[in-house]
Amino acid sequence: MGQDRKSGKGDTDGDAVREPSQAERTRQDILEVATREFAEKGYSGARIDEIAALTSTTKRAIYYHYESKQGLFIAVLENAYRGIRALEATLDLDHLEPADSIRTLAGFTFDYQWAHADFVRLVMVENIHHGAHLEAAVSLRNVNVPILDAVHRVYARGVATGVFRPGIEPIDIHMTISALAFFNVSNRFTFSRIFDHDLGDPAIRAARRSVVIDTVLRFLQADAPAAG
Amino acid sequence: MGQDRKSGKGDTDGDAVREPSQAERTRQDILEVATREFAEKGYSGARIDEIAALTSTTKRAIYYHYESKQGLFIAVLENAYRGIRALEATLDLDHLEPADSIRTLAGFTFDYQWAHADFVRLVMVENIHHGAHLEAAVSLRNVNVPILDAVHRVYARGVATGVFRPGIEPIDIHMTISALAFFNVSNRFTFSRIFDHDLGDPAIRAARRSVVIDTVLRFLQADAPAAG
DNA sequence: GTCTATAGCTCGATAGAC
DNA sequence: GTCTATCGAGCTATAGAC
Repeated sequence: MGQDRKSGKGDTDGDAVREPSQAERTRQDILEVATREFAEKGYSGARIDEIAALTSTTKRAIYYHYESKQGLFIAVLENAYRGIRALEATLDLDHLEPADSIRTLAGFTFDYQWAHADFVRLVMVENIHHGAHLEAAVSLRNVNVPILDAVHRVYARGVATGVFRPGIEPIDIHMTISALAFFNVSNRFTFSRIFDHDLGDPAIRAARRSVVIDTVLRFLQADAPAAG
Repeated sequence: MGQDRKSGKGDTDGDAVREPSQAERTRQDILEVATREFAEKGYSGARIDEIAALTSTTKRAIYYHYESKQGLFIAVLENAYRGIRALEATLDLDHLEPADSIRTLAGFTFDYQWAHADFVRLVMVENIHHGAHLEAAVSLRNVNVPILDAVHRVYARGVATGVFRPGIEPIDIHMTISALAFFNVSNRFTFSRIFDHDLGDPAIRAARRSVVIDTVLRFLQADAPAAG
């Protein structure tokens, strides 16, 4: 039952974007289900059996394709990082007014992380485990560095035109944006419950979004010359 | 072996600060070990056997005193929140210049969260589990609300004297401080590894500390009147 | 100390494409 | 016949519970 493959070939086709092979579709299916499972339950709480049950394949296939629970988690993590960095790369921050670029980047980061809570939660899970799995994902440095370059270019333009104050490290800009966007998702449940302030509420989130953008801009803005 | 209790009584003594009973010491011992275990391995990764082995008691005693793994985790969480709020309460923010109060609070939060990574990690673990355990810890609202009041008073003083701009919600001030302090601990491993920028390095941490304080202050500061 | 359930993982075998 | 992708069943260790 269920022999829905198209052609038996399609293995080492070096040219155009071909239809994914059955194996590729299986791997993708596993990856998506595993992303949800790990993000929901954490690394130790995630169950390979549960992942298998929600897939169109079996547990045996998961071990065949990803070797181990660790191997699967690493693949999930890599995939998640690639997701945000790929979208960031489409932002075209170089052709906007510097302050608008920062507004765009901070707003995008805030929205993306909210919409992709799985990404945020996977990063939390990985940090709980001291970043041990990321060690095996060497390629990720190249995936993540471009965002620093982009921030650097925007910041340099802003300093040149006098709208940004000098002396700030690009990594501090990126970290501030990330921290403010991350917290809304990472601490959503504890914060909402403790302060009776639902971070999931659209109105509250919209207000927070402007505060975050505002905070980042004020951090960068050149001080107005004193009157008098 | 090991019958080091002082007296067989000491159970319901309602007056002064007495020496803790043997039972209290056992509970405290378990709590400390469990805090480390849950913070290190996450909720599902934590092993009651492991906690028992590092305690001076047995697994049986843990279930006697805390009923279940969940019960133990809730006790650990409550204890951790109480820790930071109790220290915050000693800051005496009402008698400093408003900007200095904010500097003190932001600096304290940054330092405390770094020094008590266990607290940060427990909060992460609880959020991974959608804040489910916090529901059982009703008393925590009263523990956490005072910090909002304190921020409100400082902010109001600052607006009155003209150093802070009006229109900001105290919860946004607290959230911004928390987010910026939290991130350094919560994302320490992924961030350090991905950007080759060790957040554990004392020099890097000190620099980040000033950036965080600076960011919070600039968020609050009244705009300088334009020259001209 | 002992029970029961279940975790991660492995083995043997299979069906179809070359 | 070999290589790839897959499956059902079962192994060993250890979890939480009492």
